[in-house]
Amino acid sequence: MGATDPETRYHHGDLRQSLIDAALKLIAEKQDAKTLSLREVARRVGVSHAAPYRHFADKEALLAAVAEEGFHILTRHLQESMKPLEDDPLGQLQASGVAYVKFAIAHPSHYRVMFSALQPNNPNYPALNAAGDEAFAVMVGAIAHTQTLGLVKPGDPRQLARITWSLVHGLAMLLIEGQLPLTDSEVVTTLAQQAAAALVYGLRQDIQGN
Amino acid sequence: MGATDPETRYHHGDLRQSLIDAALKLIAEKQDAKTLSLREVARRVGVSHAAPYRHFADKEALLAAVAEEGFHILTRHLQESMKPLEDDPLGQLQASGVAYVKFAIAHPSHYRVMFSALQPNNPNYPALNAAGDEAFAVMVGAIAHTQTLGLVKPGDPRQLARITWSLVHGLAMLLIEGQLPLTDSEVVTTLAQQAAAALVYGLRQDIQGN
DNA sequence: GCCGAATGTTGACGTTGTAAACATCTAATT
DNA sequence: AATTAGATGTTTACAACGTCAACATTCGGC
Repeated sequence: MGATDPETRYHHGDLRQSLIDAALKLIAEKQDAKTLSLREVARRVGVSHAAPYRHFADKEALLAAVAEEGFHILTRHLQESMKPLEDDPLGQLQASGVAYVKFAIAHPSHYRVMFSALQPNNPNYPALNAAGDEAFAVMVGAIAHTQTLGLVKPGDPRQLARITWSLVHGLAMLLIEGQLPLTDSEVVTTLAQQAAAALVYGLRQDIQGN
Repeated sequence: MGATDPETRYHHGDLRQSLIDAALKLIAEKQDAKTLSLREVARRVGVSHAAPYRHFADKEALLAAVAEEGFHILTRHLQESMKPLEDDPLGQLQASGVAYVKFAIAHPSHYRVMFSALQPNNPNYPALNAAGDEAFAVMVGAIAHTQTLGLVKPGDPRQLARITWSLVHGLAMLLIEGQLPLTDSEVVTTLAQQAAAALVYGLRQDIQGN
């Protein structure tokens, strides 16, 4: 029947994306990604408990899709944070670090799914891996840029990016897990800026050690 | 009956610790902490599936005990890494960072339970929180020590410790999650040393910014 | 208009976490 | 040494879950 009401149609129309959205909302409502129930997601969307299996091989595949979407959003945030500072590469590097942490704090559940719900480099999810690489590439590019201007010591930019990533990722994780006091957003920004500044100074090329 | 064979006794004798050990082994065998089944732990220990409830309120409480044990081990590792460098506080700081990452790599499953299996600061697990604080205190102490000698810029040592912790925690997480290439242990140590060195330089007090 | 493929539903199975009722052992008091 | 209360372990039961197989409905191309 041609009823336009999506609630009563046999075919949903865009079930795949609806499942991803519902999963994300449910994870955000509870604080926990691992207690997410596939049946509850289906219920929320108004579909039978087995319907998701037409779009995802299993529960993990749905989480992978959620994570992939998160990496795309993160990439966009990083890029936008760097835009207004195109004449200040070191500032760009620091700004992207702050933007990274801010993304994690703004979307903690999404961030958790991205990093602690499933192990990476899983060949079953090439799109997820590509999305993660894409975000990482933004950092590598920012560092490489500072290097060409002699602002940061030479060396494989990916190696330096790994260190940078470790710092912001660790900060983000500890913050959203509540291991660090997260009072107001100003304090967080300050902490992120301090951390980024410390690392940027440590990576300068005019220092003697290493 | 007084049979000395622990296998056939009605009372296990030390079931609580046996459950913790078995849980840890099972988590290590699979790579996954969240697929751990309480019933499987009980099976492994040779006890009925409801027996664990005499020692732990629920599955989460068992994981909390596993995590607590991990923090005690981590604290010991950190302290021992610093011992041979008592006349070199900056070296101690760097060494403890490397030791931190090495612990995580040596016991990835344990580390995962410690940080991503349950949310911290949960008042239900005061012993777990205390164990975490204990490990954090080692870092704070190391930083405070460098500050009293004027090797690191002044300021709340806990704030600087948070930044340091973020770096090592992020590095550890990315390494054990496979997000960073973990070829051999030398490469890892080098990366950890570079990261620690960069941060230590960034935290020096003779730099101008921040 | 027909028909195969895509999409959704129903029912089933084994596993899990957890509670309740029951059984057995340990230890302290007498 | 016998009793007995509490600690510890077992059995049974239930609802929820992930997933599969069989079936129903709808869509798109011929």
